[in-house]
Amino acid sequence: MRKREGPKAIATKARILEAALELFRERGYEAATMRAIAERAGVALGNAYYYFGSKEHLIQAFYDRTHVEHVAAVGKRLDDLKDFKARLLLVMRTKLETIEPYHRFAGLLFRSASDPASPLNPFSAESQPVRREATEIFRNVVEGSRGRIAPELRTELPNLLWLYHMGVVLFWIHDTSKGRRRTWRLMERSVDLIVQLVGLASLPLMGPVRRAALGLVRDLRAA
Amino acid sequence: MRKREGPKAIATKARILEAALELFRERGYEAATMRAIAERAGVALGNAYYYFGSKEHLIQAFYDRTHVEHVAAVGKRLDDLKDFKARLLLVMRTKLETIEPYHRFAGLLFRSASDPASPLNPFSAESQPVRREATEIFRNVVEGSRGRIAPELRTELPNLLWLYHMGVVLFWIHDTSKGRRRTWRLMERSVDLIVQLVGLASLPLMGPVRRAALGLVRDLRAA
DNA sequence: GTGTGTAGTTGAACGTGTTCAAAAACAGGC
DNA sequence: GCCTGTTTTTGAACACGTTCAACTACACAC
Repeated sequence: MRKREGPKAIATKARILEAALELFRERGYEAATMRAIAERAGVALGNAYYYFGSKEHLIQAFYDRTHVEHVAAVGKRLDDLKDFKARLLLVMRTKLETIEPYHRFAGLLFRSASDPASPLNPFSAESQPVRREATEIFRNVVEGSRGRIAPELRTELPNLLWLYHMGVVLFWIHDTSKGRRRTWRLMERSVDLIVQLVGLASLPLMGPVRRAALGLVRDLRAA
Repeated sequence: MRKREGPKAIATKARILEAALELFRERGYEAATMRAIAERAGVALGNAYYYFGSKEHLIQAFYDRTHVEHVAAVGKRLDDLKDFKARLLLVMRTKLETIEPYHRFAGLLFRSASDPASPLNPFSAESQPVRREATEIFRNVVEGSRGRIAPELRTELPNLLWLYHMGVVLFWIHDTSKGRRRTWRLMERSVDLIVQLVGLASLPLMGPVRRAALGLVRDLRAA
């Protein structure tokens, strides 16, 4: 009960994960029971737990998956854009497109996502790797942007954008409008606002406020 | 199966709720099973469901309870303060003090709180009454404040403050530091920042940004 | 008092996620 | 080919939240 790395093990694990993601997509989270997942994977119930400590670990895997898809979908398209707003818009749009197929399932994702005890919680230790990687995209967005952005801001902004993007996803989950129109609208308007605010915050006059805000954010992150 | 209002019914319902809140406080949410709650209330398992449609409805009751306690704790103390910052600080401090005894239990509160399908979700229709009432406190905070606050801001600010306060509570839930020090620190710093921002946003120069921000917020609320 | 309908209560039963002791499959030395 | 230890797999069992058909207590008409 240590290894889980033999060729057979890897294959079994993959089968279970595929079965799970299929069922999540087809039926949503609740209806995709561990028994159904095991059955579709052609495996006994207990076996699923041998590879995934809990149902929530399956979600963690979903997390990883969509993140990888997101990165792939963004690909090299960022290289052509130098404008901060255009870059941020690209990343956010691509994000929404990537996760769209999983909308039915995602509700429960966030149920556990905000449980502090859950490994799925985006702030938990267990999801730090994904969080780091996800922040990486936004660091890329910021670093490739020309135009005035206060230097202190440049270091913290990626984290803020990640947080912002989590907020948009949270809204997306609740959004039942056709084609997720409301989320798109919200996203576009909020990107607009962010760009304005970043511009403002980069004015020399704003030193004190900027410092207060950044101090707060660092506090938050030290969690 | 319609009434639930006879004297006996009211007493039973109260017994169940008290038992639940006691167990939540003593053992946290998970350990307080419906069976344990029913047993402590001296009632059969099914009876608990006669009065509370689900375990989450018991949380809704907890919500109401702490809100009432919060309002009572604030009491008339707001009347003596005219400064926006002082008023906001009072309300936030009192909030943290009110909910402190329930910290162990509150984790799970927020687990369901962010499940879009849950009645407990603060954005759901079912919790609208509590939300309205909770916003009322912040409306009071704003209205009783002298000093420059842009008029358009005054109407929307209470909602924003409510949202802000939910954020602080979310942080509080995750906070395991002694005496919840980190939350207190964060709260005080963020109140400071908010006061600065409100001041800034009220400058005539900020018209466009203010409009963009307020438009966004109204979008958000139209959910 | 007896009957009748509603309010209130019961606990067995269901399906869920999860655990675990035992069985099976496998790997590698002899 | 067998033995031995480890990895992988099994399925029965557990505790949970929830449902529901049946039961009891009660109020009120007659």
